[in-house]
Amino acid sequence: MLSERRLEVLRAIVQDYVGTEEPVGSKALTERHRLGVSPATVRNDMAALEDEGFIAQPHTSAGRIPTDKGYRLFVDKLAGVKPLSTPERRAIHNFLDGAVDLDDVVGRTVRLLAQLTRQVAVVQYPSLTRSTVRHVELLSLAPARVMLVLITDTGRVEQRMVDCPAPIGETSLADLRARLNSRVVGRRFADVPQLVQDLTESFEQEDRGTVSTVLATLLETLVEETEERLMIGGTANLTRFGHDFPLTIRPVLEALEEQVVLLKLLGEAKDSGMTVRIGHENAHEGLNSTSVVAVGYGSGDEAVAKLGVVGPTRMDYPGTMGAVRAVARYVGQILAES
Amino acid sequence: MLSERRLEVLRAIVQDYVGTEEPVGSKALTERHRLGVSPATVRNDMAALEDEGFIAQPHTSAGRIPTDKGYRLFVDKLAGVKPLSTPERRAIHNFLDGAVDLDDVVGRTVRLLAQLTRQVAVVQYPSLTRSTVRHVELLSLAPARVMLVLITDTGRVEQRMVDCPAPIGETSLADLRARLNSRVVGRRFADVPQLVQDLTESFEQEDRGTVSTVLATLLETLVEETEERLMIGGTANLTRFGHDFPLTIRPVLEALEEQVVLLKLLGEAKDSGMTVRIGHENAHEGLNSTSVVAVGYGSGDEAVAKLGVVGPTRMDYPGTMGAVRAVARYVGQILAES
DNA sequence: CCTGGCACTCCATGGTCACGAGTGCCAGAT
DNA sequence: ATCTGGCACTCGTGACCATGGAGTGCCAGG
Repeated sequence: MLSERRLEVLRAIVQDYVGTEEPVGSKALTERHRLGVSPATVRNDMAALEDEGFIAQPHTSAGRIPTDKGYRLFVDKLAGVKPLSTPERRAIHNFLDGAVDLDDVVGRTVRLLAQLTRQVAVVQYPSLTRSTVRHVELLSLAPARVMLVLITDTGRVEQRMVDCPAPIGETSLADLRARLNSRVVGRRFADVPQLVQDLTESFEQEDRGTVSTVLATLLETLVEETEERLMIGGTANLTRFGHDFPLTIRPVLEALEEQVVLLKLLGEAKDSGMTVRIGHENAHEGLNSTSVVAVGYGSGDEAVAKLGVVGPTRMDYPGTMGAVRAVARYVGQILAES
Repeated sequence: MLSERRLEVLRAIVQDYVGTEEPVGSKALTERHRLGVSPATVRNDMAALEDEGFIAQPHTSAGRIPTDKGYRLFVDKLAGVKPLSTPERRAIHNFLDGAVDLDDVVGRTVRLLAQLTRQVAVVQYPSLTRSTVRHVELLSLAPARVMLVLITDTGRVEQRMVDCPAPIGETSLADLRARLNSRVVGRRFADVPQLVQDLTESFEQEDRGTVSTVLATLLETLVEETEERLMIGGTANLTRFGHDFPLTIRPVLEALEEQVVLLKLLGEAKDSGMTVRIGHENAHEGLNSTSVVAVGYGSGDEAVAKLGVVGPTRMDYPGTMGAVRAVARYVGQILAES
């Protein structure tokens, strides 16, 4: 096992490297941190840390930089979550309080998180399957054309046009609307399929075609929109990665454009608590030199979606984790209120 | 005025530079283009073009590159709009035909355009003010809580929660819904304010507070959402800008993150026909080394929104313009059908 | 008005060299 | 057993310089 001081050396290396972006040597370390030992001793410790794979040197005779494994140890054992400062906390409140609808909440959250962490922010829209139904509305727009509107408890609204096989009267439509709502309101979207499966049969023969078409569209919407939507922002922060990174930024931007990749990324995060994935721990190749800090958020106890940031492995983990957690909590509150 | 051949030389310079990204010299020009004259002659022409400000040399004794003014002349006089190839055309249809709702249409359009032009694509959502009202729906979610849903002829849906000062009965709500719809359906959103202004008075005293709150929210929504939404994609293509551009890419990414900037950018484009803004013609500083190709699209004759691409001034103008125009036309068709 | 030739400019490339930061190791001190 | 100071060594960085080649402007002649 590593001695106390060696851990301290690792912590110092991570902190310095995160600050300076340059490999850190033994002498510089002893100067900036009160380790109480000489550079030579630190060198021995560094050699040990390197043997264990926590740090590496880019070239012989250069300083050391932390490896993914080193960051992992740092995050797990050495670093706490830095609480936000009061001004930052206030900024979150001010910024999020003005939101008018769900799109706006998500949009503001993304910008806020990007600004706070100075990294790329990713926010997932509240999932349909984990939300509950607040209301289902059916609007007759034309004789044989119905618009289906789904409203969730998190404020999300989905709508879909339905072309009916036959015209349907206002009365029947109102009937369908009422029955549908009485069955599903307050229930989770995931349960809707079972709840409506035998609904068609209770209608007159002439309306059954239309009813079943509407229901089919409803179920289809549930499936399609399970493939979640998300919003990203702060990509300009990628340019801070370092002056040498035109090559590194490319695959990251590409990965960020693929919603599928991002959704998988967030999906891999634990439902509760914070998840940090460092460098090669990310399955996607383009993100091998980035870390992802993600956390679930929700209007109640349960997470309805996730949000997080993507940044260089060399990031300020305590600060980033603090910001992500604080934002997630407050967004949860906002959703609960609306 | 410039002689015919000098224009030809300019065209050749633009084409070569767009292809190679390197300053083009007189010798290379005569080799790649059948100009029928010697390098020396071309040099004279180039000197003339430089005097007029159409081309410039990065350093003495290097080849020439077109200036913004040069590109302008090229676009206005020398270049046509390159029609798309049949496979490209088919790709557009295949890609856009599967869209299920407006979000999906816009999302697909952005990706398509980015892929086709290999540049950054920007697509504005159909504007509320220029669309017409298809339906206004009021849903009573709780005794004193109403959800307002606006549906446009372009498939756009906006919803907003309204907290009412007093509970309102289903009958009154149905009444309001009916009167509201009879006044505004088929009308342009821009005209809605006048159309509803005296509506409150026709209600019973007890409901007036609620009615006027609902109407106020409706008008507020119109105002807020006039500030249009848009979607961008293909930012990864920015990395193709050239290997030296980590400095140039930064302000562009920043500009792209500011919706306001982009909206202004698209707003400056003409309503009909294609608009090309080259380099410094763009007001925003971060976009001084980019060109914007934008065009309006709509479900009918009239543009309801705009879309375009942002790329380096050194772009393939004919091809880009062709792609932008083709995509805009087809999106218009899709919207008209839905 | 075009062309070939010529002298000139200047960027890009690549090699050499000195510098300095950093290392590993060892012998001696604690 | 552990820390420390010293020392030789490695290598990347930046400065400096020479070379080559692409491109230019200009001029005299067709």
